Amino acid sequence: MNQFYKLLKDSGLKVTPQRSAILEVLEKEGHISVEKIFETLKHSFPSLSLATIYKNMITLQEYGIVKELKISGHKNNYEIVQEDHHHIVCQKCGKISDVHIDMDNSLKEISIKYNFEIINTALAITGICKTC
Amino acid sequence: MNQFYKLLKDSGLKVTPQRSAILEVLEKEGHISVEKIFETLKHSFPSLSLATIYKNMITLQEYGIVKELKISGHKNNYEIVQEDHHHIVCQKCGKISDVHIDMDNSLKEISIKYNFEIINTALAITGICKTC
DNA sequence: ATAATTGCAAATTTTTTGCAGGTTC
DNA sequence: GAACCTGCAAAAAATTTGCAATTAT
Repeated sequence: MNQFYKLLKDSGLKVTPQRSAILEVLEKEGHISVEKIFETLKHSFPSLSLATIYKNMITLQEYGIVKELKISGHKNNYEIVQEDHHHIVCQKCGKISDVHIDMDNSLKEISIKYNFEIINTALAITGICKTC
Repeated sequence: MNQFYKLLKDSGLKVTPQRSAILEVLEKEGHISVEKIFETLKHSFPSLSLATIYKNMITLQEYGIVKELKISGHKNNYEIVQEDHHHIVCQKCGKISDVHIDMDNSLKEISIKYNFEIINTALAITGICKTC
C-alpha cells in the first residue's frame, strides 16, 4: 500500500503500479516532464509506454490530482496539486522552485473590478537564481 | 510605411510584407496562436507558410518584440511586448484579457528572500468571466 | 463480472530544419 | 551584392487515438 493509495481510491481511480510510480516520481521531482517521467521509470517498467503517461496526466488532471505547468521556453511540466503556490524559474540553469506569494488582495481587486470568478492562478517568475 | 516599420528597423530586422502583416494581426488580436495567424493571413498571402510564422515568432521573440503566452489548456499564444501586464482567462469562453496588477512589493520580497534576479513575470488567472 | 487501464502501433498535431529562390537594404 | 527572409517539402518532436489484452475492484 503506497503513499497515494488513499488519494487514488478516494477519487475512484484504480491503483495501478504504473500510476502509483508516476505519482511517486512527480512527488519526488516536484516538477517534471512526460519525457523525464518516462526516462525515470522505464527501468522499473520496461514495457511502460509514453501513451500511458500521457493518459495518466490527462486523467489525473481531470481528477484534480495533477496540474500542468506551462512555462515559456520549457517543456510542459507536471506537478502534484498542493497548497497554492507559484514558481521561480532560472533562465540559466532551468531550475524551477516553489514560492509562496500572498496575492489575495490583488486577486480580490481583480475579481471585483472585472466581475471575474477566479478559480486558479499560475505565476511564473523568471530570472537568474542565487547560484547562477 | 506601416505601423511597425520603425520598430523593425530599429531592431535591424528587415521589413517584409509577411512580417508586417503578422505584427498587425498580433496587434489587432492581442493574443493569438500561430494557427490562427495563419488562418487570418492566408487569404491576403496565399503562399504564406506556417514555417514563416514560426520562424518569425522565434526571431521576434529574440528581438524582444513578441512574447509567448503559455496558458494551461490553451495553445501557445503570442502577443506584442508591451507594458508589463498579466492575463485573465475564462475557462468557459476561452477569452484572454489583459489586466494590470501591481506586484512590485511581492516581487521585491521574493527577490530578496531567494536572492533571485527577476527578469520577467507571467501571471495567468483562470476562472469564469463576467459574461459566462 | 465489469469497468478501467495498459501497451502497442498508427495517426495527428505541433514545431523545426535545410535549402533554393526571392527580397530588402 | 550581402545578408536576410520566404516557402516548400521533409523531418523531428509532442500528443492523441483505437483496439486488444490485461488488471483492479
